[in-house]
Amino acid sequence: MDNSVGLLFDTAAAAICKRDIIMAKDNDLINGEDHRDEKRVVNEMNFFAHDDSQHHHLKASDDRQETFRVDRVKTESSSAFDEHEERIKLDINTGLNLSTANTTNERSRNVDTGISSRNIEHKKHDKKIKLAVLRADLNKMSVENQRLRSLLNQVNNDYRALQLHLCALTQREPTGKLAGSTAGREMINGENVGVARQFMDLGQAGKDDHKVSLCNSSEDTTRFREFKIVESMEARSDDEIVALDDHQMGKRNISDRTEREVTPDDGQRAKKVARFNNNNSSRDVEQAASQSQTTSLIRRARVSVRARSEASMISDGCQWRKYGQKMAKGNPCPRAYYRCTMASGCPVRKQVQRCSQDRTILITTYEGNHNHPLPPAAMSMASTTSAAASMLLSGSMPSADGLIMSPNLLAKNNVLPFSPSSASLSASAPFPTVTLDLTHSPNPLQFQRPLGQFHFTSPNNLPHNFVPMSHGLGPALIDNNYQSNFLGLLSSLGLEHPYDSAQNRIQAASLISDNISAATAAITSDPGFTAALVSAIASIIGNNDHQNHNGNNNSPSTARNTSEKIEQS
DNA sequence: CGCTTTTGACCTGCGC
DNA sequence: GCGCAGGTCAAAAGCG
Repeated sequence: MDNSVGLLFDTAAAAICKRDIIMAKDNDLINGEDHRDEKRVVNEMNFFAHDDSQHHHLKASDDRQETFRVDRVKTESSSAFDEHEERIKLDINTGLNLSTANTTNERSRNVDTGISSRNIEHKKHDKKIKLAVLRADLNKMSVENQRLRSLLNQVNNDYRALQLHLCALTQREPTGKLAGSTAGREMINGENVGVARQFMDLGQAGKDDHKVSLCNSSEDTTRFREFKIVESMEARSDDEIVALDDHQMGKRNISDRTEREVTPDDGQRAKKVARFNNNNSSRDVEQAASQSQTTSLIRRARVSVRARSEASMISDGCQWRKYGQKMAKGNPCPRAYYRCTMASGCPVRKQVQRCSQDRTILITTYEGNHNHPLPPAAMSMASTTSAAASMLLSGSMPSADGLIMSPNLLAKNNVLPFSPSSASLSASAPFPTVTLDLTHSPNPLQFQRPLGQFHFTSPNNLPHNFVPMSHGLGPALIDNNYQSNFLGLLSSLGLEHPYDSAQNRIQAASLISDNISAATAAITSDPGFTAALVSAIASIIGNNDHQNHNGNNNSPSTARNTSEKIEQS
């Protein structure tokens, strides 16, 4: 029992926190002795003692007394240490601005008010710093996010281009030839490439003629022309093909021109002819012919912008040189032809003509892709026209019946605040044309209102009249960067089909496949192109009234002269 | 002098 | 094959 009591006391003494309990017991057992420690220990011992052996008891009591003293010292020092630690902790907590309400209260007990207020100030300052750091981090993240997003867009575009290219290559295989004829609308990874196949097949069929002519007679001028085409194509990369100067473009474009095109520097050319005779398969020739057709078609896809303007031209940021003017049938106003002069050999051209019904409306038709860097002012318009041309030619617009005919799609993808509007068909249009009508906006600069109309114009009245652009347009030849965006733009703006008859509408609508819708919906959500479009339209309209002053297209006198002529006519 | 515009001629595609 | 319309060329003229 004694031992057990001793052990109990050892345990109690070792437990520093029990000191108060023991002290309470001391008070109960005190017998007037001065040595409280001793008394306490003895009394405690008495309190617990049920044994008669006093000596042993006392001895044990001495041991415990000593032990307890040590323990008490330990307890006191420990308590002091705790207190000290707590203060340190308080200070540290304050410094890190991590103190809780409890610690604040505790500190208010232990620390004077001066220190407290200083800490609060310190805390506030730290908060501000932390906030600034977080903001900086957030900004950094945003920038990084944007960068990644643009990277992703680029990768997507590249992927799309490669996909189409692969499709084109596959199509040239004999098996693909057969397959493509039946598989009008197929999906590759969710994208509609059926149309591309479709028109590639048609191109293929047309190209057989080239093959025949090339293989039959070595002295045939037609064949020579074809080799000329091949030569031109061979000498240039795909990108450069777009950049061919107009003269060359024209020559290749018009394949039936004969003697005038066959320039007499034929030494190298003869070699090339021979080389092609010896080495090249019909596939190579076919490919070259296809590319030449493609190149010519690039220029044939057009984007038409209708805008109200008193000036002779809308300012689009590019430099243009007038190279011709013609009276067009059915329009008393002459049509002016301009070519881009910002870089030598830029294939971009535009036609400017006033509307015969409303002469305040200026119709500007763009054709081709720039082969040079553009100033910011010209970027938007160029992007738009380039995208439209690319889309038309690449088959992303699944023949005229695809996007145009999809009212549901339009409604669904009405992302931009433009309202769908009526569409019209121009049967006289010789080339696939997209028309952006900016003449119906009450206040064109307020884009929250219905702004424009988009019209698609096919060469003739039927969807299959997009066949001319189906001669194997290689994706490498086109600028795909804006292609998808423009696709989304068109649907966002609200396209309607240009066909007049309800029967055609129904027929066309039936040809819209779900994959197109899906692809378009995905594309429509691209905010980058939305911004580009807004910028483009703003640049068009915003400069309309000022172009004679700040436009770099023509001299004021020229503009004046042209306007006068137009007015006279 | 160099650049741009004008303008008649030429070429091509298409329809008849 | 012919005529028409659209598009382009290139020499001449204009302009700064």
